[in-house]
Amino acid sequence: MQVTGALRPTSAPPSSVSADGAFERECAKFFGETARVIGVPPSVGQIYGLLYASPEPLSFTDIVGQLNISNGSASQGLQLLRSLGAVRSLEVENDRREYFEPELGLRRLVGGVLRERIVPLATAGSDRLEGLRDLAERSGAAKNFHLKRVRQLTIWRKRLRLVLPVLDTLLGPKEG
Amino acid sequence: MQVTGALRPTSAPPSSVSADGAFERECAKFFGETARVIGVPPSVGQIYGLLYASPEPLSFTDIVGQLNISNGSASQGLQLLRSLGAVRSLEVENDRREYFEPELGLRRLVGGVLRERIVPLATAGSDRLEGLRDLAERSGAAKNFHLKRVRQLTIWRKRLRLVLPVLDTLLGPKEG
DNA sequence: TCGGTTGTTCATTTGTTCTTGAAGTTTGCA
DNA sequence: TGCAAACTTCAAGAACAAATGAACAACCGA
Repeated sequence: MQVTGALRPTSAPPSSVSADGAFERECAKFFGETARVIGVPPSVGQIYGLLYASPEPLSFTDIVGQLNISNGSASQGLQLLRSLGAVRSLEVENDRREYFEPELGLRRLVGGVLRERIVPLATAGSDRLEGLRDLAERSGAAKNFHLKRVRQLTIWRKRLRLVLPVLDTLLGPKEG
Repeated sequence: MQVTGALRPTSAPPSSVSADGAFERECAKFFGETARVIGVPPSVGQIYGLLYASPEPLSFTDIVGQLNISNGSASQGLQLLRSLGAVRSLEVENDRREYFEPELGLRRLVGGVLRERIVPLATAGSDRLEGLRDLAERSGAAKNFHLKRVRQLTIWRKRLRLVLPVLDTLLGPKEG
């Protein structure tokens, strides 16, 4: 990817940032705290929040500097965000640094989390269910009851699977 | 609530349990591991799993004994499960002990988690958004951009709120 | 009213997850 | 070729969450 707009040098924060960067900081905090809910580390939420609040793409160094986090956190955090499809990276001509901007489509964001975190779990759970069914077959007096429970688990699974695609369309257009 | 069926004494496990209780243990483990996904402690998932696998309601002491967890864990875990509406407690005549059985309606289960965990969070986030809007108003050159982002956050929130009721109906009947 | 059973509370311990920071790799530039 | 900037990796420590167990309250039957 390629960006044409002038990017300010890392050492000089963009003039378009509010005088004291209060909005950026609060936004990072907000996403940082919200992150926990979907099971991602606070620092990762903060990175997304900072990018979300920034009119211009930010470099690795910008992020480390503005959030006061370690290089390690930033590196790993950005990796996770990439894997979730929550950030995009841009290349700038004659600049070795990688720049980042946030993915803004809610549908894509949620989709990324579902794909990376929920779906694998559902798959693993599937094998697990088979194991339970085997055990139920080997049960004594409770065999029928246990099999009934396994069948119900199967039904739950089906319903939950049904929900995912519906969620997807409910979250609006891929963009925005 | 009142149960009429004969409940075995705590000291003697029900004969209807499979010879070695393998199904019960695996079921507890399964729910214990799944619990993490929705943000509840493993021990709490295990309790639900054990109840789920048990043909008869279980007492506090049964649970502590079969799962090898401390009284404290069991007590707190059962409290959480009650608050989520994931277990019901039964009284037995001439028995001071409290007996527990699992809620089996997927819709109720999910509903409980949404109500106790997601909804409060959404409410708190609402105030948070107002704070962000104020900060955006005070921003300098980036004011318009920041206001745009706040508006988008508002839209996201609306969409997410829309999803909850739909989820509810998608999860089937209140029972089962 | 005494002693045992049922269950709760909470400070402490245990265990897990997150973050850090130092060491290392790659790239570009002088 | 050497040096500095831009990252990455990973072992170790800090921060956080969960489980324990001991002390306590409530109830019940003898």
